[in-house]
Amino acid sequence: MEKIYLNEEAFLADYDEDQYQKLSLTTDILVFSVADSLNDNYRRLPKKHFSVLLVKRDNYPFKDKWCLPGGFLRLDEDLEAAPKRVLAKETNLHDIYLEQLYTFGEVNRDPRLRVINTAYLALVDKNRIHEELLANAAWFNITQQESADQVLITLHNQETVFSFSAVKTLNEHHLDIYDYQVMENDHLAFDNALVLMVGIERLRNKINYTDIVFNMMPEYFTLKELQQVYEIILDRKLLDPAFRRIINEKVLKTDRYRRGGGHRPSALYKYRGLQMK
Amino acid sequence: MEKIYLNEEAFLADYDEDQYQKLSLTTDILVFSVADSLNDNYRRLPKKHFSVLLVKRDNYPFKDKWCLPGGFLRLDEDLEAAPKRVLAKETNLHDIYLEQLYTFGEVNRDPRLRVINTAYLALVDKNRIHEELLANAAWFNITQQESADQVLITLHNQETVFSFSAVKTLNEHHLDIYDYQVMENDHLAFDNALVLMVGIERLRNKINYTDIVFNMMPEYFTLKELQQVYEIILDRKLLDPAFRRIINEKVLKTDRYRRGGGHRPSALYKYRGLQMK
DNA sequence: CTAATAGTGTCTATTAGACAGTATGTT
DNA sequence: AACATACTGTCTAATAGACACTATTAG
Repeated sequence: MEKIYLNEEAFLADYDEDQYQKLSLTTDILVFSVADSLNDNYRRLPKKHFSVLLVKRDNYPFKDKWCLPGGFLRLDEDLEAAPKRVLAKETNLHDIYLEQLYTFGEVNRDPRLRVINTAYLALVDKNRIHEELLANAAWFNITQQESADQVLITLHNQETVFSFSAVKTLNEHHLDIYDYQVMENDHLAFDNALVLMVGIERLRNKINYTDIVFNMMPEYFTLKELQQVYEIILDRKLLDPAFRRIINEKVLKTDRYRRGGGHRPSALYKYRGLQMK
Repeated sequence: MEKIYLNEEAFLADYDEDQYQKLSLTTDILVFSVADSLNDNYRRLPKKHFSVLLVKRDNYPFKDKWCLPGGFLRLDEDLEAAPKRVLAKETNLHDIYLEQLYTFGEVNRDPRLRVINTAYLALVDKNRIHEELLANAAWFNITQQESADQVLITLHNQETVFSFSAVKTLNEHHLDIYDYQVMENDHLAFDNALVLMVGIERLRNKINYTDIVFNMMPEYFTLKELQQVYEIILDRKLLDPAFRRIINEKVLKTDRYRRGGGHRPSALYKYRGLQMK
């Protein structure tokens, strides 16, 4: 039976906050960026890679597996402050683009305790991270192979390669339009493989109707570089004239050029900034 | 200093789950539907309204204000089970379309205790709710007025009318493309006004690239009814031929007709179901 | 017959896709 | 000169917007 109070102050004074069961909330951050691969032929443009930041776990559970950077939410900080704090610690940067991705809360997603995880998506220009990464963190390039309803994701860098697969099903009752059933995953901790798939999906969608890509770009960039970033995220080739037509309203041409590649120099552009439509 | 364990079992056996600070998680549900208004002229089509289900609070905090239906997450249920349980209690239906909207976690959003709120968006055909609503629940029609960067939302039904306004700003760092600053709000509890704006925004976006509208439609409907639902959600008129061209691939014409309106009968259609593209 | 909605044909405007061509650097 | 990328012009295809027209009912 609920008590009746005279006013809000009386209610709050008498309130016992332990009457409801409590749990912990963690945050995972998908830090996406773009990497250039080294090139043998001085004339060729370096190939772009889509990459994500992972951390190697040094204790149980999932000891020695890779996982997304993250941590527990403190009671005195806003929800979004937690991923910001982790990002600042991990990259030394305070102004990284961050958006909430999804909150995962299966009963058994953590073997230790009941924990809810709010995943965030962060986009950064990797060149801004001057400091060395923490010892246990590393960038992994992402390659995706799709066949019918099966997706194969491979994560690789100089030292390590691993992959996992997932079945993509139409499901209007869950995450956006698709549901993912992660099949083989021996290397990513917790439900991080699922988080990664949902994040890639979100980025792929939003790249088409927002300006978020520019958070992965340096201040000055060529249109071809920008196009390559769209191409690795969307995982398909775009036609130059069409791309330039569409992107034109979002960028500003500068008087600078990038030269030295054994071919015609390319103009450098800047992001024009958000426009209210 | 972190202890080192021999294996995962040893770690879990020794694990003290109270070492991290704990909090409560609640869930709010934005139940959207569509209402017909009664008509004086037998020939005219009934006007459609976009509506949301609200509950009147009968105790502190925010006593006598309206709020979204919701409740606390139990430790033994998956995150999504909480809104499902509340919806089942509130509407007596178990198969309502439900998707996660956003997780709100400002430190002071609840005056009682630190609480994180995961908001869900639910869409339902109001005609399916045969039982009377619980005594403290009511449907409110939503009307929106936009002027420049200001949005005025009015909620009204036979007994009650109230409204609140919000300033819409471009902000690439938060909820989708826009940020809302709720200005005057004397009737909705907690941050429910913000949740409502974010939910309307989400629905408006997703209606264009998903089939979620059909969750608000009865099994059989005319194309004009469907068009009206699009129109009240998007808050603008659509042209008949264009709408029919586009929607055609999503619906199936049946051999039934709706007649009796003093004009040409209209064919009834069914939803064709999700198509993998 | 009238007022109202149902439904279609077709022209036009806009946007996207494709291809071929010209431009201009470094070695 | 050769190779590679930079950049543009223009045709075509597909899609969206607009309008006018025909069809059909209850009263």
